[in-house]
Amino acid sequence: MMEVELSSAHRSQQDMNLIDILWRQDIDLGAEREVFDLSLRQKEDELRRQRELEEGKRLHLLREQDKALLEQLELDKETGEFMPCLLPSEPELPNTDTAPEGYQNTIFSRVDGDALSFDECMQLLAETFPLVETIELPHPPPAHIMPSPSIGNSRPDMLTSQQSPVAQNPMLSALLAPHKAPTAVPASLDPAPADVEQGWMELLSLHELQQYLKMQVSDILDQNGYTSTSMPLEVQDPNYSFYLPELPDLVTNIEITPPVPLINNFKGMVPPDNLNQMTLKAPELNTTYTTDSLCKLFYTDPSNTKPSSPMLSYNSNEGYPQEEVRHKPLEPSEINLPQFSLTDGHKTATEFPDSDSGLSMDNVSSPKKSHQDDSSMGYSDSDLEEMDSNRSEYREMFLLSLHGEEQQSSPYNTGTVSHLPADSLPYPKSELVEGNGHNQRPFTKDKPRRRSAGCQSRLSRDEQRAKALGIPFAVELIINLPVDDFNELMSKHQLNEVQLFLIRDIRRRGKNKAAAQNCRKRKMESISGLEGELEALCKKKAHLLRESAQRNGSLKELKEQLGSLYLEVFSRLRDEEGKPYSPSDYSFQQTSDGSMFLVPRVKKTLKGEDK
DNA sequence: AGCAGATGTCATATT
DNA sequence: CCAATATGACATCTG
Repeated sequence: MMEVELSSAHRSQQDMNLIDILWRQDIDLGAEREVFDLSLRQKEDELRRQRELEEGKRLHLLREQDKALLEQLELDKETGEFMPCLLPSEPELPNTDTAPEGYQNTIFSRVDGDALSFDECMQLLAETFPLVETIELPHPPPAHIMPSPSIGNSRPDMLTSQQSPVAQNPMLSALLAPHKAPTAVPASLDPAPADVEQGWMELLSLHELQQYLKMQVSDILDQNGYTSTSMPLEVQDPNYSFYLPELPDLVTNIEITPPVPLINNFKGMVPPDNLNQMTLKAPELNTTYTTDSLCKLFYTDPSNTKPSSPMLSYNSNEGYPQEEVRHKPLEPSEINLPQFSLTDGHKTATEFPDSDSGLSMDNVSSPKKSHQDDSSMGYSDSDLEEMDSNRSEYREMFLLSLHGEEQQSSPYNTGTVSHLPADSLPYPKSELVEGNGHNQRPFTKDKPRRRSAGCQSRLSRDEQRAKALGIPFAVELIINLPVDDFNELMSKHQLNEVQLFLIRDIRRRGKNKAAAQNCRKRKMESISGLEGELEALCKKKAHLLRESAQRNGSLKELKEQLGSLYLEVFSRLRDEEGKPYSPSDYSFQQTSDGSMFLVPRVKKTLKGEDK
């Protein structure tokens, strides 16, 4: 089977290598080299192991209880609840906690099959994901991230991965297994792996979808009561197998993984300690978790539906999560592939350049390394960079999602949401944003993506998302179709809620994008118009000023002429005695009838004084 | 590293 | 009142 059983030594070596590689990747995260120092890591690992052992003992009883309880439970397809069942108890697998390498904990207890259904499930998994390599934690958590014994911190969300109840939720199912719907996945869908991956990344980045997933998961958890379990993954790890038995039943519908992304998100959110624990405890299932798990999550193959191992191979805090995330997107590409090429983990990794997820194992082990490898495979530097950026983007995205889960999940957990028609679906973005101040920019997460998107001129993010969900319409069509035609189109095709939601979101965003472009265009036109107007007015002003100056000049000239004429007239006037009148003593006055009189100024002044 | 412009998206106002 | 559109604000990307 997919047993990821690698010799502990082998794993440790791999882990170390991975860690080393990852370190480079995470440098930008602020991680210091010391953190990755081999000796330090070894010491840390030892400490971690000890802690784990201690913890394992402490939790052993608790696990036992849980196991017993879970073993008794069977997922009811209809209700989505876990019902008591008579499944044979499965032997407890060796506790991986004791694994030599703390981060190797990922190797998990093996579920050898308790219930037949479980066996079948495992078989299917094996077939589907021949797999593979253990998902080894990339590297031991940095000292500062050392796992904390605290169990209480465990996040309920994490459980979801194991519980695959997600299938119950239509939304999740749809999202997870879009390809199932004939209409959903156009034959043309087999985009290059990179495209698909990006599409998935974009899709995952969708705040709304994330919210849905969150809600779904939380709902499921609530229903199952698992969420309530505050147990850390570690505790559960050993028992994960127990959860599995149920999977077979769910197979047709279920994708356990949905939580994965969410889980990944925890990276950022969850205290390093918890993360470590999580990674450590991941059940074997995880083996495929990387790409495969994601694929499963999103692309449930009817035939294969094997629940991907819920493995949350929570790869360490370091870069792995990102990588895993990246893998997810890749998986979709596989969908197109007739057969899941998962059989060969390496192969898959190679096939999907982006699949550098930590899980992908050896070659994938280190992001950077994988990148290089990928590059060798024909990927340009830009592509590689893109990948990196995507990774970081994912990280951010997941962080956000985490926030969302933690803080926002509750509001949407109503559970009814999932059942709401696409139309009625709340716009999580805005609402969530409001609800969660920090989440405020769900899309900010996306934005980082843009970088990558920018690099890839091929498809827009919405196009990628649409492709990822197997939406059989062109984005342009979705956006530009008249309302009536659009509604008609939607009604003609059977689309699941997630698809409808995405389509409407794409349409909304597309419309708004166009509106924004028009608005800016108009604004620019307005500005340019105003600028032209301003220029004309300036010209007019200058012209008027020139005219004014000219007229002033003319007026001045006329005044001068008039003055000289006035003086000339005075000079020709003579009084009775033949003496000339002085202009200073007399002035001309004209009457209404046009006749002119010579008025003495003195007299005039005197008159004024009299007044 | 910092800046300015372009762009996408959201929230809200307007039509 | 609702849906579509317009727009301001914000964040990010890009050169």
